[in-house]
Amino acid sequence: MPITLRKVAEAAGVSVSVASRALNGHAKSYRISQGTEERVKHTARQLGFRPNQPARALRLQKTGLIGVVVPDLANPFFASISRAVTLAAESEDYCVIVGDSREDTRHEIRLLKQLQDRQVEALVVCPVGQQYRHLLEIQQHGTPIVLADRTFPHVELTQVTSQHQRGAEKAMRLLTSHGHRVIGVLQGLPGTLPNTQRLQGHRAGLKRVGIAIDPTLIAGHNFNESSGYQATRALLTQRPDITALFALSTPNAMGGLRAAQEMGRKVAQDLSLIAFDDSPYADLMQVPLTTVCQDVEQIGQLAASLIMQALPPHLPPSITRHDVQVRVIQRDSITKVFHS
Amino acid sequence: MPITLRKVAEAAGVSVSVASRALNGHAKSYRISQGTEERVKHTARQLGFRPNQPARALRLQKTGLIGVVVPDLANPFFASISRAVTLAAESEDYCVIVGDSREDTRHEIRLLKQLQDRQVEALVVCPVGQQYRHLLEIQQHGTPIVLADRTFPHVELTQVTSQHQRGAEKAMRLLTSHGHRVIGVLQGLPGTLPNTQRLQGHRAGLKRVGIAIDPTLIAGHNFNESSGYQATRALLTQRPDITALFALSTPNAMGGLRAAQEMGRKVAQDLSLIAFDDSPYADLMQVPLTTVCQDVEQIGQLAASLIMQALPPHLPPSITRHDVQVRVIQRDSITKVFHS
DNA sequence: TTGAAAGCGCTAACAC
DNA sequence: GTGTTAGCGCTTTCAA
Repeated sequence: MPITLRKVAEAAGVSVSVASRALNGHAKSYRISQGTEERVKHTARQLGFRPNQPARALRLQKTGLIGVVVPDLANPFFASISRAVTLAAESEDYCVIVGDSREDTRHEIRLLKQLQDRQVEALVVCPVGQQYRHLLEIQQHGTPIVLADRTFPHVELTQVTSQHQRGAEKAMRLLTSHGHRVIGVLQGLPGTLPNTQRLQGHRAGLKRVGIAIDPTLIAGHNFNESSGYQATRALLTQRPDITALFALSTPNAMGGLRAAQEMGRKVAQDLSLIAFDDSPYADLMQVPLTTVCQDVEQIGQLAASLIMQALPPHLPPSITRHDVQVRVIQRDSITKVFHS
Repeated sequence: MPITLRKVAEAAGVSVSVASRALNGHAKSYRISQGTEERVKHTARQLGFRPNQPARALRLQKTGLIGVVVPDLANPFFASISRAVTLAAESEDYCVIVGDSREDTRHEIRLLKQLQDRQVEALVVCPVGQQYRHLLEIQQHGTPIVLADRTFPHVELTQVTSQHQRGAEKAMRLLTSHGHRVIGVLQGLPGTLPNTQRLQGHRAGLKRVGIAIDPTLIAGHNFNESSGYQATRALLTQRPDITALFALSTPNAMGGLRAAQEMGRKVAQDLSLIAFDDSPYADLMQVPLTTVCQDVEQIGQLAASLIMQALPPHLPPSITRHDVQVRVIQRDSITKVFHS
C-alpha cells in the first residue's frame, strides 16, 4: 500500500538505484541524464512518495534522532529546556524523543536504555541528580551527552547549570544586609547539585557576617510546592523567631507563601521571602517576589547548541562545564528588621 | 563494534533465528530446549546485547513511536498535555517524538510530514487551529490522530477540548450579576475554536441580560501576554467606561494586570477581571484571580488514552468529540458596581 | 549513464 | 529443536 522507492522506480521505468540517486540529489555525481532525473522526481511527487526513515536509518546507520530526558516535562523550567533542544534539532532536520523520568533515577535509567536502543545520536539529560554512573557509561559507549541543571561536579561530562552558589550567596547578602539573622531555608531535593550548592552559598553568605549554620532552620525534601508548604509550616511552628525565608525553588516559595498566609504571617511585613529561580509572574504575586533569577533560556540554548555541535560526523568536542549567570531581581518581598 | 544478534548467536553457538526466538520469548512456541534458551539469554546479557530498534521497526513494520505536535512546548498547558501522552506511552513501551510548531501552520505541516516519514503509529496534535485539511489527510492515510484544545467543530476527527462556550457564559453571568455592563474582552488567536467559542459564550451571556455586542470592546490578537497587555492599554484608553475585563487566557490576564497597574487602575476596586484558564498560582496573585478553570489534566489524560486505544492492532475507534468540563473558581478579582 | 546485487539488523515462514 | 532463507525499504559499491 505505501509508496516505496521500488514503485517509483517502476513507474518511472528505471532501477531503484537510479531512483534513489535522482531523489537524493546525487544526479550530478552519478551523471544521471537530465531527463531521467526529472522523470523520477516527477513520478515520485505524483505518487506522493515519502522515504521510509527507519529503513534509511538502518542503511545509513543514522537515525536523525536526539533524546531528551527530564524529571518533569510539565515543569516550566524543564519544558523550556526541552523546547530549546527541540527547536535547535528541528532546524537541522533532527527529531527529538522526550522522556519523563518522574524524578526517579531507576526510571531515568530505563528511559535512557530505550533511547539508546532506538539509536539516538545524542542525548540531553536533566538527570534526577543523585546518581551519574549510567550517564558516564553512555558517554563511554560513544553517544554524545550533555547534562543540564542537576549536574555533577568533578564528573567528566559536558554540563550546563546555573551559578547556584553565587546566587545563594547574593540572596543571603541581601537578607543579612536587611538585618535578618534567623533565616529559614526551604530546600529542594537533597543530594542534587542545585540544592547542595545553594546550601553552600547560604552557609558562605551567613559565615561572612558571622552567623553559624543552624540545621533546625533547614527543612524540605523536594523542589515542589508541597515540600515548600510543609517545610514552612514546620519551620514557622518550631522557630517562631524566623524573620526571613530563603526558598530554593519557585514552587517551594509558593508553598511557603500559602503556608505563611495560613499561619497569619504577612509576607514582607512579618516575614521576608526570597526565592531561587524566577517565575514569569513573580512581579504580579500578592507581594512582588524578590528572586535570584536563573537564565533558563540561556541554559536551554547552551545545552542545545552543545549537543548539536557534538553530533556526528563532527568530532566529539572536549568536555566542558558551563555555569550560567544568575541575577538578583529586587522586588518587594524583603523588608528591614531592626534589632532591639 | 555494536553487539548484534548475529554475534550473540555465534557466541552461543546457535543460528540467529534461534537466538531471536529465545530472546523474544518465543522459546515455548518454537520448542527451543531449555538449555539453549538459557545459554542464549546468558550470552546476550554477558555481551550486553541490545536489539537495534530501527531494524526491528523495519522488519515488523512497527516503530513503537507516537508523535506529538504542539504550538509551544514551553507553555505549561501544552507541556502538560505532552507529558500526559509521554507518560501513557512510556507505560506501554512506546516513545514520543515531540514537535513544536511555533504557532505556525506551515511549520506544523512540515513537522507532521516528518513524523509520518518516521512512521509514527499515531499522533496527538494541538494544532495551530486555523487549518485542518492536512490533519484530515493524515487520518485518511490511516494514521490514528487525536486533536486537543484547538479543535474544529464539524470536522470528522477525534478531538478533545474544553467547554469554552459554557465557561465563557458562566464568566459573563458572574460579571453581569455583579452589575458590570461595559466589559472589555482580551481575545486570543482569532479563528481558533477556543477563541471563537469563548466569544460566542461572551455574546450569549450578554444577550441573556439584554446587552448587545460592541466590537470596540474586543481587542487582542493572540493568547500570549503581550497581546493581553496591548489590548488592555488600547481598551482602557479608548473606553474609560469599562468596569470589567474578560481575558481569554491566563497570559492575556497577566498582560492585562500589568497594563492596568501602569494605567493606575487597581484590579478589583477600579476594574474587575476574570480569566479563562486557571494558573496554579492564580490564588497567590496580587489580587487572587477569579477564573474559569480548564481541566488540563483531564484533557491530557483523555487525549492520551484515546490515542493509546487507537494504536494498531486495535481497531480504529469511532470518531468522538469530547468537551471537558470547566468550572468557575471565585476569588477576589471581581467586585460589584452600582449604577447611579 | 544505468543496473544488479549486497547488506544494514532483525524476524518469521518453511524446511529438516 | 534448529537452521536456512527471504525480505522489510533503502543506499551504494561494483560492473557494464
